[in-house]
Amino acid sequence: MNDGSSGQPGKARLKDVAALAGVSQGTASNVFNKPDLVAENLREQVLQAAQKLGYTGPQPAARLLRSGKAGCIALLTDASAAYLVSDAYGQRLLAGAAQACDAAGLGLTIVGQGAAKTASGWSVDTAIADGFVIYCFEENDGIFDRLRRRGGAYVTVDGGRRGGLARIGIDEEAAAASAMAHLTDLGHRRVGILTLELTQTSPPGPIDAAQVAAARYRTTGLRLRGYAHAAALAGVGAEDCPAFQTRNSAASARLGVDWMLSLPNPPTALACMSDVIALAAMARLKERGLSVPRDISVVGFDGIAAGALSEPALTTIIQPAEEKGRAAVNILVDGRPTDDEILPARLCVRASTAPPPR
Amino acid sequence: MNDGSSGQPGKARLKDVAALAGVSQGTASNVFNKPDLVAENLREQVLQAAQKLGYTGPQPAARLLRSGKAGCIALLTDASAAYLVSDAYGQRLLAGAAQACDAAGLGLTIVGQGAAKTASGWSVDTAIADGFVIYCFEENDGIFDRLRRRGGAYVTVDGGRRGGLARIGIDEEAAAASAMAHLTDLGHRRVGILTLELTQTSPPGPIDAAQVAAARYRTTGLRLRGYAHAAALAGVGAEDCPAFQTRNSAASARLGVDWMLSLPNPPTALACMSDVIALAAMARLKERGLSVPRDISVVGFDGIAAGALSEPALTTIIQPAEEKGRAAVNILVDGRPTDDEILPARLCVRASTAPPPR
DNA sequence: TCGGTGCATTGAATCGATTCATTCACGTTG
DNA sequence: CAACGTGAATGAATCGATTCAATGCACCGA
Repeated sequence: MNDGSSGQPGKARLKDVAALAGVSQGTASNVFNKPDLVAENLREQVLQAAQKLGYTGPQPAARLLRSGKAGCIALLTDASAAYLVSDAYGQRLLAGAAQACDAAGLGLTIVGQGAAKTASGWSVDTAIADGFVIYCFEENDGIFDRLRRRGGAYVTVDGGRRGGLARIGIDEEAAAASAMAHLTDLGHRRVGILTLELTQTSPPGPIDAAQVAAARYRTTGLRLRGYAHAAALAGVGAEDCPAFQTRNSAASARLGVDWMLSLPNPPTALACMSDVIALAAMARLKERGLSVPRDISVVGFDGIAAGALSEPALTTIIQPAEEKGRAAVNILVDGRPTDDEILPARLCVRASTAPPPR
Repeated sequence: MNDGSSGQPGKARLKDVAALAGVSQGTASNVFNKPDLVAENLREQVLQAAQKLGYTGPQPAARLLRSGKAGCIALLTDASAAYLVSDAYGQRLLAGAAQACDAAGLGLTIVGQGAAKTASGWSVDTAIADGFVIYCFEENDGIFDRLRRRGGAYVTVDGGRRGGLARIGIDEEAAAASAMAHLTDLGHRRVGILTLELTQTSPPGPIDAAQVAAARYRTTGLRLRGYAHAAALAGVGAEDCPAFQTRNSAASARLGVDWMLSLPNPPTALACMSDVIALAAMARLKERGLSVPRDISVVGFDGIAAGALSEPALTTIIQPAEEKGRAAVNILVDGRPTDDEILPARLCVRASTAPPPR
């Protein structure tokens, strides 16, 4: 029905273009994909035919089926996409990934795990992408098997290595240890720990050693070990490091602060597993009439921009979040498996830490 | 080669599953897509066969070709993806869109226009998505035609309506006018304007009336008109509203402030077209030894979170950025064209504005 | 008992391009 | 002059599912 110049737009197929140009479909395809394989005059002819028919180029879906190139990288998280976009650390990660995608001419698809729950849900199995960046999945999440079976290339950020092209991260344990060591060096002997989630579903609240041992989020477990190790080295026992699990939200951080302060012998310092937690904790501390760092010290983790601007400025572990995103995408673009990339993180001492009150 | 339980993973196709289960391919397809159309026992049989073969579900690419459902929404911007992710307003927009996508079980693909420049670049023509959210394109960008030809559903955010399902925005002109009116109500007679880009490529610097008239970014032009209109209403002429074009970056905002202060008769207030600009301007003003709002008032635009936390807290126009993102995605998901959605924006008076020094 | 009704299942056509083994034409070289 | 090599163009097979008209079957009421 669409032969010749029937004029209805949006309906022309490569076949029609080829016919109008008087060449084979294969040649027409080459014009759009490998132009240098086609003689100039023919190429021109095909392009003109395309123009006349209003053909804008190969349809992505069909091209994808045959060639397998989707033209985008997917970032999978077990949180929701909205969380990733709203969280300061997630934003940095995303910014780095976006930058690398821009450079490579690729799109960046964000997929929240929450999506998978919908009936027609989008997930690892249905996502269309040339490669996957997996961010923050529980250690033994089935996603890795599914990804492998599906045949997708993937890279893990801040997670364990389970197959895949590479694992990008920092030395979590050492980084956490340096935060704790900074505190004990200042003389603190009781350090409250405001930790991130141990598993995907655990609720906010105080946690004990058994729960710590059963942590399923890799980074959380490692950092906890780092804290404990450095504390022990300074002669500070686990009983002097009460821990409270937050959800990386201001609300749960406030809960944590209140709990710490309600202890018979409250800590003189707080080690927080994210800057978001640390900032919220400082705000709560101020509300409760405490002065940071005079009455109580606070150290964060991540190095988000807001931490440098807060009052007092936050002492924290600065980690190269943008670089992680960039590295992950670049490895995927390259396609070759590499060694794990352990990026540098460092303690940045600002104004929120000081010796304990005597 | 893959008949029976040959065991090699990742290679099973629906056809194989159907064969092993002893049903037609059509039925097997239904098991995965419309399970209630298939009798329980058959369904079970197919599922088991799939399991045995390590079949994880229909391959997205093939499904897409036939059904046309990609399972994701694309957010197109003429800036880079990295910019969108890093900009405070962009983040809010993204957060809203992500939330709606989460709820609908869809992925969210961010596509920066920069990508199109690469040879194998991803762009409107090659993007795979069920719908497109177009954010911030110059008025007569060719993208709309291409999108229409390609047959994609799209919605415009903060842009003009050029086809598409809907246009989401605020009354830019009225919003800007209310910011300016607030300033003139306080008694300001000279108001510097720190504007966003007028076109995609224009450099930072002072601008004149001719350039303003030639603005190609719709929101910029409209807001400029709003400012001018409100100023005129208060008897403040264009000659008393020097304008400087920034790039929505701290660096260019500082340039703008310096230029304003170098004027023979510097303004007593600054109307900034984004909170990012306003915050950077306030910082620069402080560096130059000026006190806000005592020496000079500053009003922003957008209502990002940092504006409420700054010192002094920023007077600004709060616009429902998250809501815009959500609405855009929801309309796309719905698929029905609707009227334009003009969302409410309102002036929020905080501490950065005061009467001019006498 | 028989025609009719409704629902589950089948099977082939189809989506729109890419790919690759072949064919073809046209100099070049021995 | 024939054989050969080279590079461009062809055309059919293929990617892997979805869709839908046609079919078969069982059950119901008359």
